Amino acid sequence: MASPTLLHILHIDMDAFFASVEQLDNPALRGQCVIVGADSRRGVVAAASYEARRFGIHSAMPVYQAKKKCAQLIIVPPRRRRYAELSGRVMDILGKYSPLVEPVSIDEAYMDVEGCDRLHGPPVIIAKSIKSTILRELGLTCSIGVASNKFLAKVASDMNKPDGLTLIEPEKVNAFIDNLPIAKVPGVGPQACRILSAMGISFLGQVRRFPLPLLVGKLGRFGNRLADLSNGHDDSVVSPCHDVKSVSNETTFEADTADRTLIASYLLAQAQSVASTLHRNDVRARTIPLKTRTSDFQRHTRSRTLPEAVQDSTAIYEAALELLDQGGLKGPIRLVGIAAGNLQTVRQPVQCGLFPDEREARQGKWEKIDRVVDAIAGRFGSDQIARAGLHHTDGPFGRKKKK
DNA sequence: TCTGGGGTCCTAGGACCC
DNA sequence: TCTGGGGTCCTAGGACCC
Repeated sequence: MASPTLLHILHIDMDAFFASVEQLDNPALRGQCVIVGADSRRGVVAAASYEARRFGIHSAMPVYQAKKKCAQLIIVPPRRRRYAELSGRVMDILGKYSPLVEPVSIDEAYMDVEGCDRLHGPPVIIAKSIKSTILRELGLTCSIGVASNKFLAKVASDMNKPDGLTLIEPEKVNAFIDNLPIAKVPGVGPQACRILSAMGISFLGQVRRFPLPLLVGKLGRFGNRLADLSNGHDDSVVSPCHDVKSVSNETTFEADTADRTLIASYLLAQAQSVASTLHRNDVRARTIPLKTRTSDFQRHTRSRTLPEAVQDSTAIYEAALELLDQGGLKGPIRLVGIAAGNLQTVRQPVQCGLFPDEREARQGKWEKIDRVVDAIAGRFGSDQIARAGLHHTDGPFGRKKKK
């Protein structure tokens, strides 16, 4: 009947991850108001230390606003490689307790510890052990939620941050849901929140009183999901593997621009970055979306699906440039970005023409050049090598280095 | 001095095919 | 001799998450 381990799902959430890593690596930052983010005109906070949060600073806040809130604020530029390295070590630790670990982002993961009792003890003991191992081996704290499904575990992990451990026992689920503010429900953002509050809903428990057709009418398919959650139901499983579905690279300019040459130089750098990521993941892309953001902050996308999947930076760049020109620049833009979607593994057969025509030969050539560029960038740094097209502009590789 | 960058999933309309 | 109806692909945009 009932599963032997009712509370078998864990959600592990690193506390203020990027900021904590900076404080770990630089003791002078400990106890200080630290944010990680670009200290540029348009930078935003990627992570804020708990000391900084006391000043009302939070992630996604513009850096200039954060500065206004806290005079002694220390701004540290992000070191993504370092965060990825530590994230990998966290995931390795989790993997020692259960094979069912699902990383959901660089600082978050779900685990299913069903059947792991004999080796590691019951879920709460596992959670405690994970916390102490991460602290001992890495010097970082995390918060863990333990519950009967992913939704409850996720919300639980957020309840007692930082360094929290929260259980939701089955008999307490209903009370927990009754008191859970609707805005705390994963998937409920500002838009859904507006709709729900117009219906008089402030807590998840109130959703139970609404007929399903009404919810679906207001929220679409998400109405079904929300009704399930309001009853504490979530049957989604912890799945360790998932394929990457898209890859992208985008840049916000320091100042809005309508300079096609400048924009094109960014596109070339972005195409190289996207191509390099595709290669690392052993995938090719058939669809290339170009994203722009106009001065009024409106986002626009135009995309093109190619007759065959590509991986080389030149093909990506040319597709992006065509999309840029096809729409025409109607005014200055603040952001440009390239994505690559509709991905296929390189092992999937590529649609080949009857004859290896010029284009295919050319594509092969550019892929080889991309590999060489990647290798040199990997060894000597990405500022050591770039396409000639990037140099005669004020583009990303053309900027003068600070002394 | 408004609002990053990297993703996921959903929706809706049009084209096209059988 | 007005308007079928699914299924799939493509495109654009929106909401949301960390």
